[in-house]
Amino acid sequence: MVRKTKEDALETRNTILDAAETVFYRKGVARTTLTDIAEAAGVTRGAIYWHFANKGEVFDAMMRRAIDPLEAISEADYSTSAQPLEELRTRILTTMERIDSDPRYIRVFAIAMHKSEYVDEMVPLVDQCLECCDRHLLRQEQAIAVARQLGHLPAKVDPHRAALSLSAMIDGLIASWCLQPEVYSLDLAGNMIDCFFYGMKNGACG
Amino acid sequence: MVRKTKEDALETRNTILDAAETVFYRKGVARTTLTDIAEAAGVTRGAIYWHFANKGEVFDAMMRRAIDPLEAISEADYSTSAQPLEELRTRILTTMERIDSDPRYIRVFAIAMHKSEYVDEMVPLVDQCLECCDRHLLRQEQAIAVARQLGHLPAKVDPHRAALSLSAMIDGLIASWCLQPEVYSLDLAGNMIDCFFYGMKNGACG
DNA sequence: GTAGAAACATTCATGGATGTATGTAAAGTG
DNA sequence: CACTTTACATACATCCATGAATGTTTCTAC
Repeated sequence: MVRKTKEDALETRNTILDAAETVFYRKGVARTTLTDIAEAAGVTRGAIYWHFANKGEVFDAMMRRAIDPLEAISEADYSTSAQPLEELRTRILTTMERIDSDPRYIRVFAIAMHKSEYVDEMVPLVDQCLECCDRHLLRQEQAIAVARQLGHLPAKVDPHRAALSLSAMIDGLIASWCLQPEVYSLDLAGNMIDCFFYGMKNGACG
Repeated sequence: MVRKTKEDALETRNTILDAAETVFYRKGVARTTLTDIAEAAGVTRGAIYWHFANKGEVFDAMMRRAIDPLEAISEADYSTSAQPLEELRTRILTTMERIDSDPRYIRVFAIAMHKSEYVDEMVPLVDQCLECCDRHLLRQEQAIAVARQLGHLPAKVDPHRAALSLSAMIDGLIASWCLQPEVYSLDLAGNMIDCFFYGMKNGACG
């Protein structure tokens, strides 16, 4: 059945991406064939090839659709912040709350982190997802640097190293979260960050 | 050229696993064909099919060869330890030093974490690798519980939750480490753990 | 109301990966 | 010294995913 209007076509496109999400999550990206996605979406491979050049582009579009709206939250400038660490903590937890609120995010992150292989043409695609985390978490360095200047942190703290640690912590938490959504919670994330910040403030870091 | 003795055959087997490591790391598990591995090893697919039933078994054997010797380090019983936290810290860092000492470990961990898809028949295989980390890091719960009993930690610390956090931290660190070996260092790992322990001791956790 | 383009469906040709079956040389066994 | 088994190499048949080519329907523009 041929969809005619622009809106109908866009709906078909979204249906295909929805199907890609569920099938990628179930079978992994590599083992998923365009036939699988087509069947799950209730269309033929022809429809997919009309909207996308190949599986890579389907993956890319699926990622972008999920990640782009998440990007906005991570926009921040801590240079004039009075309480940079508190603000950073809030912002991290807000982002994670957002992820938690929509199962779609867990699925997409799980696909990116555990159900796709970081090689060849997938590298730039997964990188986009990782860069999102990266950009968000690189602000940490700024926040920590500002906090140090304000005297909220001891001088010996190295913002770059501290941000790397924090970044790895969050990455690990999200990765574990995606594997076992029922085990990890937002509450735990807050605790981890608090512990780390407390240690930093009292000179256990750097 | 046919290898005759048992030792020769074992050498061939190891050559195949060596080749699998490098090719898996370069192309990812899914895109790697047995022909690729055979060419890299300087044998034919026939040799591989003699030693292994399929690609999955090659992957499994490669993992076991790398992980099994690592398992020994993580054996520990903290129930009678006088300084469980210090011992735990030392043991974690020793394991990571071991990983750091041999590039093979970085490669294998990178394959397991970033160059393979956690689906279908790969699930039990990768699980073996993850369970290794898990077993090692589940001892953390015991160590933390003992430390609490000894009064080294406040009573409000929940050993299970604390171990989950620590586990996620280490996982994230190793994952980041595998992606960017030049950025992350053992030194940083020690710092992270110190920060977390310091926060825990002073009631920022739980 | 007719031509063209959009939005798909269907069909076809191709390659390449897998598993198996068979061939073969050397080593072990009695 | 026969023969059997090990440890591979070579050859073959099958399947299946891809991409392109072509067919079909509906809307849109003039």
